[in-house]
Amino acid sequence: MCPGDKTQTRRIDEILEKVRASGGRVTPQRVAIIKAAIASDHPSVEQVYQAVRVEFPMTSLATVYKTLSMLQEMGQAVSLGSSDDALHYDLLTPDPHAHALCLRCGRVRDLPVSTLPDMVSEASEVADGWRLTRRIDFWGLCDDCAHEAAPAEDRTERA
Amino acid sequence: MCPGDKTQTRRIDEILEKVRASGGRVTPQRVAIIKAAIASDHPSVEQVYQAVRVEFPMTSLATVYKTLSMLQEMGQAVSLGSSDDALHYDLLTPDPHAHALCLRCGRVRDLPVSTLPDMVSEASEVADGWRLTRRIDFWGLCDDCAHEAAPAEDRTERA
DNA sequence: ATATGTGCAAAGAGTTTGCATAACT
DNA sequence: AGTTATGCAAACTCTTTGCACATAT
Repeated sequence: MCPGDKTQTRRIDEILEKVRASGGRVTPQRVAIIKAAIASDHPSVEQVYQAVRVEFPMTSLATVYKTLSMLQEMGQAVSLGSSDDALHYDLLTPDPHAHALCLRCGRVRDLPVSTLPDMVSEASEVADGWRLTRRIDFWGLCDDCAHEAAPAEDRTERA
Repeated sequence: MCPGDKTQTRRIDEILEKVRASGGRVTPQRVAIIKAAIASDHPSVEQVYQAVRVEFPMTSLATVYKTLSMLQEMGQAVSLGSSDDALHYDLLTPDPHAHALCLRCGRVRDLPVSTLPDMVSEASEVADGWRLTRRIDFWGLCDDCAHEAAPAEDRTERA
């Protein structure tokens, strides 16, 4: 049992509830997809697919795409482009927040930046009428890639 | 003659110089591609292609891809994913900086946020070993889309 | 002269879609 | 029962690649 499991379970139930409330059906595939997407951190569609196939080998990739896309339209998921050319999904925290994206391996993680509202305010001042949300993507190298890439020199400045 | 033309001309020369310095050749196609990419603001590959074709109808899309990709590898261009599923390029400012990306139409623009270093520092504190660059993408709605989308209510919070 | 770049068309990767079948409510 | 979801395969979009021909240096 890992820390966060209870939060995850609650979130799964919450999503299933929203699916029902919007007239959608709760199928085993959808449950498995939602579970898998929440269990791994900002997984790509392919990663969700692979995880689901362990339990339900008959699940199709198309269904994974359709389900995640539906959740995004319901406001229960956020899709993020990544440097690995794959769509990643965040089902745990659908409201706009900060992410870190690895330029090298495509990994994505949340960034609990407490000053996020201030950052958006400051950016809005020079945005000429653009209405910025609190979704901010910070690009860089994840801990693993940072070690492999440039132990000494900081060549990420041009990344 | 528009403001910024001199800056653009200088930047074009600078890039051509770097191409030569790295053993590359300066072809009419490359000049046209670089000019077009700098003249329009964070254009997609397709937009560069269309602009180039006005002057050089024989230029191929593959060459546009190859040229922009080469410039990115040389550190003279930055590619950005966008909500329109197309690669956009920034040739004017290759060093990491802040962008604003429109969730609706895919437009991209620079954001001259003076406190960018502070933002990255703060985000780094909660990034567990990730090495963040100064490339930050702010998501929102551009001025045009902001007007069309939600004059009254702010439904961008979930975007 | 020779290495490098271009254009075309084909191949790739990721994502979406149409439709017959299956299954939730 | 009747609507909704699934799975398969085909289609689509964006991007990359191979190779013969052209061209910058």
